[in-house]
Amino acid sequence: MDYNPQELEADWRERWADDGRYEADPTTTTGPDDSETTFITVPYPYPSGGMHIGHARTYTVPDVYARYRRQQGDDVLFPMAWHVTGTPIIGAVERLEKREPKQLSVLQDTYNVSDAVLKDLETPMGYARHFIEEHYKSGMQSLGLSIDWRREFTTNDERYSKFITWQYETLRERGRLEKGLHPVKYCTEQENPVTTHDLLEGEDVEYQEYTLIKFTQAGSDSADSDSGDTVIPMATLRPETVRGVTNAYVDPEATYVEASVDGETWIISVEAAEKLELQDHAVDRDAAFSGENLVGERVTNPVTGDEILILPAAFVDSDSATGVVMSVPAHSPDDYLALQEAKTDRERLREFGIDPDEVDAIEPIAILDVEGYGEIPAKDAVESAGITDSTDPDLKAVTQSLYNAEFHTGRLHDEYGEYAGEVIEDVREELAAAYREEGAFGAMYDFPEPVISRAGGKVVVAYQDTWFLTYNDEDWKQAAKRVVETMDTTPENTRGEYTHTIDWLNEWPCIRNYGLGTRLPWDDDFVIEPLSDSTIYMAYYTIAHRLGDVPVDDLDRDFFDALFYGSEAVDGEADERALDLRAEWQYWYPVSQRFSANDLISNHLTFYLFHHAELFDEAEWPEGITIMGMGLLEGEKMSSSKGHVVLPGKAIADYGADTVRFFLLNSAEPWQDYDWRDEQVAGVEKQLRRFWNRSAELIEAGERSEDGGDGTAAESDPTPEALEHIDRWLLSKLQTTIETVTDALENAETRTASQAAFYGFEEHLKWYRRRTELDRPAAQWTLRHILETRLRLLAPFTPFLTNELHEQLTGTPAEDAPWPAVDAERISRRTETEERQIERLTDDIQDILSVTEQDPETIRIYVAADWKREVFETVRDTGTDVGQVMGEVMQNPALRERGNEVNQLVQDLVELVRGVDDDTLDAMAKIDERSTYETAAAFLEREFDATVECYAEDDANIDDPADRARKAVPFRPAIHIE
RNA sequence: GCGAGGGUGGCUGAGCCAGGCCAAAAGCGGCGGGCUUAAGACCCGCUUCCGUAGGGAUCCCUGGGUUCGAAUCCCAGCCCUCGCACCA
Repeated sequence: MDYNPQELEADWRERWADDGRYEADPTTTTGPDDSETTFITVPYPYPSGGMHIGHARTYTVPDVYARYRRQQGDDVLFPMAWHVTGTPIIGAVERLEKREPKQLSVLQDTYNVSDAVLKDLETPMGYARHFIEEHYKSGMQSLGLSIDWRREFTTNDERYSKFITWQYETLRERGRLEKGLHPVKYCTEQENPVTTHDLLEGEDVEYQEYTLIKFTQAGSDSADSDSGDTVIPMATLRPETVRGVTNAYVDPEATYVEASVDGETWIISVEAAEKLELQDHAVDRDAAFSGENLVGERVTNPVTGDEILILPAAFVDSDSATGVVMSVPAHSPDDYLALQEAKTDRERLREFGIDPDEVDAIEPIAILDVEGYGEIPAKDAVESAGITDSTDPDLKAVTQSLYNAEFHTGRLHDEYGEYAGEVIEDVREELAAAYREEGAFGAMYDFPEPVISRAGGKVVVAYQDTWFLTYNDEDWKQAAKRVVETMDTTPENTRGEYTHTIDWLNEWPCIRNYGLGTRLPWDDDFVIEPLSDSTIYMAYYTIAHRLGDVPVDDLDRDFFDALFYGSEAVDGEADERALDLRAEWQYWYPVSQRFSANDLISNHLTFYLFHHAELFDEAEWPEGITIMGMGLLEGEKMSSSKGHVVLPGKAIADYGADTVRFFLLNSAEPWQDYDWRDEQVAGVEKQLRRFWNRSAELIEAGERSEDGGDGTAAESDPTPEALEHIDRWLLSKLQTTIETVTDALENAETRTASQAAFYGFEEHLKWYRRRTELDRPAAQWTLRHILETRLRLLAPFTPFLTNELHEQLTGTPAEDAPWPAVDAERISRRTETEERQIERLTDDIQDILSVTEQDPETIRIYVAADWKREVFETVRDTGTDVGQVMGEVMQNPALRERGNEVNQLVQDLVELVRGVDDDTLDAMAKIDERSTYETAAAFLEREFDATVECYAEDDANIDDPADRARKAVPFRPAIHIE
């Protein structure tokens, strides 16, 4: 019976499919009773590419839990579906249609898509379908995941859309949706919003909200405007530096325009005018002119009232924010250097008609104090870094550390009034908002770096009408927090992350201009985005397999209201079909455990809590979330674009699904990161093969003895007398193993559980094999009993081989056998403690032999005398205070005579007792050391190939040639070897 | 910066929450031995240093502290990893 995982696993997969083994239906009609049902979910995969081994664990961990709960007797529902909402799949298809080399390489090299099927991938759903069928679903089935496949769906299905439609109509009605303007990335070429995938350049660049400081040009001479002074807005990310502005810069070569912006007259770059227009400002462009015209002009600081000069500078980018830059030389190393450079180039200033002496007189104005820098921080920073000109490559880092220091520790000077002495970090926003309020400041969005779309157009920030989920509603936040309070979070320390996210979450734009998915019910120009159409779909699983019977058009508001809220929630007669499905929903809901990834806490998982809090009663709220860590491959991040992935199909072909599963579950706890290393996986395969071989041998031996009719009733319990000490020891260990594994699985600790059931117990067996004759009928019975139990304990992890072996051993697959229960009768602390003594004795003898390098003939063991045992009892009663014990012991005249000897013994015993727990101490008190060692004598003789003699220290006929016996201490026998 | 996690023997990685059976699990690697015609598989032992008697010394990022006792608790420091959004 050789171990052939591929063959064996194929058989079981077929059997499961034929039997519909994991199709879960309500087994009672008594309504919801959560103690009997376990509903397990995991985020549905996004099939924009194939599945790799990193994904495999995400789905295997919940499978283990599902299998475990099933053996515990629960009705377990573990469903799966496919998330296709949004643009990633569409983007992937577009890149394929363009035959982009990178995309082709991912498809053909990483995911082995043949040329013949490549054309099937040219529609979004064709593309998705390929990866669903050929990768995800087949991968999950190969792994042996116990999924109810009848419930499968995609988020682009029309019935699913009806469900999402119901969800969003309900949310809108409940006031959780609001319409508003929101900045988006916008391609000026296509005149359309774009997503990250549409970008050619600047994919990682985030837009910034700049503060515009509205400097004014007094007595404007170009003024045919009647709206007061002309505004020259200067953009900054550090609005608090407004009091440190000494001058401004424009690019003399660039084109600027005078324009009416929301009724005011502004001078800005021509690019800025376009951007402001897209950001919902009423912009009416007037005269365009060269930047040169602005040079030498004076503008007034709206906060201080000071007049400053506009200087020419080539470094000004007219396509960045307003195209006019304010200079804060005291706090910006760039500005500081630029000012120095401007001062030296007197000739150039004259060319622009500026008096060089006036520029020379400009001095930095410090507006804050920051630790670690001098009075003029920027000056200090560049000088101590030895930077003298603006092209120095170190400048960036110097600037960054100064900005950081100022932001987190800089305190504003007295001129700032109510903000004086405050740290920038705490007041920046408040200060900017206050000035904005009084009209001194404005705002605009822009990118700090160029962003280009794949269409080749410049990407800017535009305002767009959008719908938000109002996660900032205080009452909604409170409700979400109540969900967190009532739910189990695994590991427990993630609980704070949910509440933190809830606090921090703002309104969330939940629609996009295009993509797969559900249209916004009241405006089909928009589609509901992926993170927003995946918040309560777990409820959909409970009915998905039966919804096909209901015509799509019948799935209206009332239908789902009746389904989720009951017949009283609808006017008139509730739909019978909906009420029927309602029973199914109530049977399974709520979700018992959702397994998910760490990084989804900050969006998906918290949304999941918000939506459940809003839409469902407390009884239907999530009961638990378990967070999972990341997978590495040979120490590095997996990446399908680099081909640095292992596909489950390949791994299973190489090692078998049981090995793949066992590795994934055993190498780390679910929430920890794990590392797929080929060498390690091969090691697991070896271990499983060994386990199989040993088990098969044991099973075959059992069959032989039954056939042979030698009188051994292999399956009935042996009489208590037939079991030897060592058998009872192993059976006792089995009980603690059952306990450990069960406790661990309750907390989804797959590593602890599998470690204990497999490797941990192998260690005990190793000792057992060494200690005893395995041919004894009692030993055979013990081994078979233990095998049966271990197969059940391991069934969630390696279902294929355990089912097979368990069926051969007992006639039933392991998964159909109940989860092992601890047999309290078989737990013996005393037996374990006795065996521990034998192990120690063996180790001690071994130690002596390795130091003395002798070949032993006789080993003599001397157990401590009765009076020493008395002292031990005294320590046990009195406690571990040496003085107190001595006081007690010295009451006894016989012991008092022994003086120093007793003193030393007490010290030793106090040490010994301190090192053990109370249970062990109680067990020790019951042990008869001498008989314990005597039962092990035969073993020790075999082990060391020597005669073993056992004496008590105070035996009358003791043989003690080397005068060792007196060294004996309770639980530490003296030894003599010769 | 904010939030989270972590630094353990050649490597991977337990232990730390509930201090003492911890020179510190297990796997991998290495060394020696057994079995074998041989290789593989399997089995046993060793794998910080010293030691011809079960012992001793040093050790869990660094430095302090609490304690009879610290890998484990407390304080300070150094270093590393991950997430920080409108993207799935």
